Amino acid sequence: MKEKRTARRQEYKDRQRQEIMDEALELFSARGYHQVSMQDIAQSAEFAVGTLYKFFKNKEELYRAIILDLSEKFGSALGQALGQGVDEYERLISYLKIGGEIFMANTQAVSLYFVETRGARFNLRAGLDEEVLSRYDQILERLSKVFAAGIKNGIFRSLDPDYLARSLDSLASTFLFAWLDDPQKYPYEKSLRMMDEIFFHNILVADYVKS
Amino acid sequence: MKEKRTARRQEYKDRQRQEIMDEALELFSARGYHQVSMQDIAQSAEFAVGTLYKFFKNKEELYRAIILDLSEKFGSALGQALGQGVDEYERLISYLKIGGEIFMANTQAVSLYFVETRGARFNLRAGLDEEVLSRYDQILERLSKVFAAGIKNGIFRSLDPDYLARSLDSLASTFLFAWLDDPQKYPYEKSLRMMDEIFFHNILVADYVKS
Amino acid sequence: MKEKRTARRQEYKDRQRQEIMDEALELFSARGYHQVSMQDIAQSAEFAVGTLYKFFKNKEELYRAIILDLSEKFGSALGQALGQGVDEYERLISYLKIGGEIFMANTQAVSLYFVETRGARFNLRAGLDEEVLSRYDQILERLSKVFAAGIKNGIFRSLDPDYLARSLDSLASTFLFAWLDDPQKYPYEKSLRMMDEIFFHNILVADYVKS
Amino acid sequence: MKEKRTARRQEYKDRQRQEIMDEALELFSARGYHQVSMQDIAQSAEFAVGTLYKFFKNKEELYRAIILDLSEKFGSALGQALGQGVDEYERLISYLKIGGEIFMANTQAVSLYFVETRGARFNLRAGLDEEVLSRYDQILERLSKVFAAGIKNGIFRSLDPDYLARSLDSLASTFLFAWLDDPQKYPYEKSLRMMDEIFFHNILVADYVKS
DNA sequence: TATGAATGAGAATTCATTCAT
DNA sequence: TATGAATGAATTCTCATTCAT
Repeated sequence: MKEKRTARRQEYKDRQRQEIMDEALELFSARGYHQVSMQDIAQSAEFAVGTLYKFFKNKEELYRAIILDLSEKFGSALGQALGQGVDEYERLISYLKIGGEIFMANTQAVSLYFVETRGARFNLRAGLDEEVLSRYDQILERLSKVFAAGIKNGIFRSLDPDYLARSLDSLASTFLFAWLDDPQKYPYEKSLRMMDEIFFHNILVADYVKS
Repeated sequence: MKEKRTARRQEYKDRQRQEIMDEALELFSARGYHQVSMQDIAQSAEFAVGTLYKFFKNKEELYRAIILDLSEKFGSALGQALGQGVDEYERLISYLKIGGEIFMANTQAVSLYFVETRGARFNLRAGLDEEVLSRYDQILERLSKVFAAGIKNGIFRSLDPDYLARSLDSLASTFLFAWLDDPQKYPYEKSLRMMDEIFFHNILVADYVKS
Repeated sequence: MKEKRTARRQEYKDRQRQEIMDEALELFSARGYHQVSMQDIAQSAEFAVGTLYKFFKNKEELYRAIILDLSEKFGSALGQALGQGVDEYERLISYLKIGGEIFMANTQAVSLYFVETRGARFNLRAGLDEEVLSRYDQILERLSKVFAAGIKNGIFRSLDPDYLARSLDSLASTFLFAWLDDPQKYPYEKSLRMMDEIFFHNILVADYVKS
Repeated sequence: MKEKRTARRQEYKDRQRQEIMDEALELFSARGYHQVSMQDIAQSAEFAVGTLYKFFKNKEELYRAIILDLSEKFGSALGQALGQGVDEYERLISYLKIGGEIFMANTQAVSLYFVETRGARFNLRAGLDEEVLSRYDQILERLSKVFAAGIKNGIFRSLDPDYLARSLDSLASTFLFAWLDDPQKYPYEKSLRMMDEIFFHNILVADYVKS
């Protein structure tokens, strides 16, 4: 019984923690890390500043938690996506589709995430992102393995899988940002078709038959 | 004679201005805009703080000047690169080669610049970068035109040139950042070869003969 | 009960606000606006600098609040004074007496206030004082009306009431400043007598009988 | 001959000094002491900043020099005015007329001067003005003596001459500032007439015959 | 002698963090 | 346990003053 109460309390705390992170994410992605004060976050989340510090050691930690959370969510979703499909090509297509959906459904979160995974690699708050970066590298790793498998299974041309992984990911995010800039001009369905033409058309072996 | 003196003084001032910008660039790209104080810059550049304000109205202006300077340098170098070569394929190769050289010779500068052209598009200091972004868009525009010309001249397959431009640029910078992370593993010559395999192999018409 | 707490807290805040203003008034009137830093005020009031900014948006606002406060206090006291007495002469005497008392009890405050109402009219921080000046003009207006009434009632000679108002006010403050300079030499009782001789002796109609 | 050259040089320097002071006066009275930088003055006067420091030890000194200069000019003009007229009444009228003329011809200068002689007595840059104040006191002293003489000569009622002096001066400046505020409403000729009515009508003995 | 570039102390203001209630 | 008032270090920017040319 005591346990149950503790569990309920824990759950309650988790919800509070999440609320803070959600509110902070909104503010950070709208205005940037330095343009958002702890007061701002406290106000938005309807907590006292002091309470924020009960959940997060400091501002940096809160930021890190958000980014980590995002990278986990995105990472696992993309990981799962890579498991779906009868062959490697379909898995990659699933990756592109689900990745696109996540991206387009979480544009604000995603912008923060991308600032960290791309830009941050060499700039802002270096060190904060070790973990985030490694998670991103894991995704690339998994992508890479799919390409390797595809090559082994004879449906992809024999090219360095790591390069293939980076290429595909790079194209996808480029087109998604283009969509972010101008959704009319760069609808993601078209981007998917273009990736087929530009990338897969060349990577798939000649006699591959799309299902 | 008076003129000569004024000219010499101007030159001296320009050199000072450049020194400040160089030092600031180093600091900004190492630690990020907000983590660098004007005191820091002054100290590094061996000037008094007040002197910085003789050259730049405020910190933002100094930052902007640096970014603008970079975008001009890179923009014009890449623009020129695109003019070199007997056909469109060669022009793009020239673009990739010269772009790579600039990137690798100015890694710190390039990181700042890329944070602006990529990351900044959806977040930090929006407005500051209008000019930088438009310059980046110009480059894409020019790339795009080269593809269009190549298609017209029958050496490229008929695909949307805008997508082709974004794809190529995306691949190039992805591989360059990979090089930045691990130069041993991702030497740029290999990246160039990979782009040939992954991208051009598919884009060039079958009977194109490389010179 | 919640209300009571809020009320008490509000009261506490008001007291703090007043403390800051009192301390700042002391410093401003002793050394002048620009010679007093926010640090100085914080130190004197035994608060942290940040706390000052909880109560006043910035230094200017703090200054303005002080001046406005003074002008309200003085204005209403003088206004009330003008309501006391059976006829217009007595009202003016009440004005002079109460005005003198306020002045002598708040010399430091008064000096700041006068710098604003006199000096400020043509120079410093124009615009800040709109409100203060209009309040001063209101007092002159009311004085003027008392003179007009006295003329109508036949106890004052028929002279321009506006000039009379300005004259009386001018004499009173001149003598009060003389007192400030040398209280021994210019006791205010003597000044009151002198104003009777120099001013009222001439303004009152011949057959007026002082009560 | 050497002397002549020295004299000429001295004259030249004096002229430069005066130019600086003129320009500074303009700026100070337009914007106030703290809102004018030495750079501003140097630019307006078309000298280098360093040159200003050849003539004045520091900013404060320059300001002091200007005020002193004004107080000398005004003081001597008023002093002279007090010497003109066949009797004491006429001398005072001359004082009022010439004082008014100076005031109205030098409004910008006069505002600075008045801030110093009136307000400054208890506020801004106390200590700076010792000399200015003593000069102002001298004028009051001389005015006072004129009243004393008038009393002795039987043309003024026997009242404390010091109070009379302060009263007259107070009325005059009050009306002049009223004119500054609204020249249409408070033309100085009317003010002179009012001073006759309000002040002299009462001070002059009954059988005094105006010439 | 005049210049004006360079200096750096000093001021206003912000905001992450603490801690008494 | 949650609060939010209070703190004060840190930051940006200005401007009086100096001094090498």
